[in-house]
Amino acid sequence: MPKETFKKLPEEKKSKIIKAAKKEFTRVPLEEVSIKNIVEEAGIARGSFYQYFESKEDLLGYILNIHFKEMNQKIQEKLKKTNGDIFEFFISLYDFMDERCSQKQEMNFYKEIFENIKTSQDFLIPKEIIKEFPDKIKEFMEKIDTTNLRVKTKDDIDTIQKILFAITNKAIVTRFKYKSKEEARANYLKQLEFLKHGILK
Amino acid sequence: MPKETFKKLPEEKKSKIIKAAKKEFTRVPLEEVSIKNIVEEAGIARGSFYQYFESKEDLLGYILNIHFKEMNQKIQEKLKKTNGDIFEFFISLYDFMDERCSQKQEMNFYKEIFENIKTSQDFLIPKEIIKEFPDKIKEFMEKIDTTNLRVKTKDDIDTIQKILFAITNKAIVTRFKYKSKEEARANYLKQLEFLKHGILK
DNA sequence: ATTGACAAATGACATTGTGTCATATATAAT
DNA sequence: ATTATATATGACACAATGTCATTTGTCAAT
Repeated sequence: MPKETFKKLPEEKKSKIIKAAKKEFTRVPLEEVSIKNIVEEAGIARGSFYQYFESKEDLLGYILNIHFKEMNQKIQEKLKKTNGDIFEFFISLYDFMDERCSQKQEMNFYKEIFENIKTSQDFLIPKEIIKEFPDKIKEFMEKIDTTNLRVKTKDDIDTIQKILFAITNKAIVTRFKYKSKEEARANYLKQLEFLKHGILK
Repeated sequence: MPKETFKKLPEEKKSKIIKAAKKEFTRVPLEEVSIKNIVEEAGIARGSFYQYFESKEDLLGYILNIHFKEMNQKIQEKLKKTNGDIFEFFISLYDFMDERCSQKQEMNFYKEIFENIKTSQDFLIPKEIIKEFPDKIKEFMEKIDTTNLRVKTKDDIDTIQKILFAITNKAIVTRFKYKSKEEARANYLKQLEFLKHGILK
């Protein structure tokens, strides 16, 4: 979480810093990100950075939050519309991320972020960065309609959820390796078809 | 690849370095690994490290290679025994990794390595580190028996392969988050059952 | 308008780790 | 014994980090 000092800053200065930061986050993975580069690009003093943020992770968390805070709401809407269809839910997750991340100016930023997502994370955005998300997911899952799913126990839903997250995360992360948005999406949907009806004859 | 100088070293010295390196790789993720710590722990001069290895990635690659060079062979054997059953293939991949990585002394080392595997990687071990692996996988895939799979085109097999890698990778990476080896494996197998027969009724 | 108290900005500083390289030492070859 | 070659070493220059004492700015109270 950025410090109070940063929040109080005039918009212009804030966006100058964010812009510089995005440039640097786009350049290299998080661990190689240089605070020196950011402050130089933004034209602020080294010490100022530490008045505003705890660390570069803190700064990244702030930037990602700006982009994703409305996701919860949009997805919840979608879930209502689709009467708890778990596949539609994941597709809207995919579509939301795709739309967000493939805007011209943001693309390379997210490409770099996604390139470095870890398999051990439950969802794309690290827990430490977006804290509310895991709870929201739990909520969503409780609203899932199980009537046409092959589930017997609560544990089955859990297993299905894991599968769908693994596949969806991977699909989003590899989104930019495809030639086109359409090709990537088609590939994701094809995978979902196999999940729906099984790989075996 | 380690340099010739390292290969010529007496076994004792080599293993002292490897031991020190493992300790450091166990402590923190790759990007935070300090060569300084390794050379101090191993009791060699800073300059010597660079006589032996290009970089810390080079060193890590060497260590992982020691552990995985026999994987190809074992899995190929298994594939023959199971007449190209794709599920058995992935299960043996899982079992091999599990067996390798849950040996008492190695566990924490792999726990740290797995924690930092990236979703964008095709398989657990980065291409840059184990170069031969992707080709081997391709070979294996060509031997897969498709008679009882719901595939029409070559592209279908590709999709199935992607799904199984995504699920298997995730299962291996999260292996250590489970209470027991058995629980983790049961969970993986349960996921595979859903993949076989589909999530929908 | 002046003061004073608090907030924000600054860049020099100590610290830490990096990779290199000239020199020293060991080993082998003649 | 001498020369050539390979290996080991740690001092060094460099780069980036996070801190902190000091300066500068802001604004409410008088």
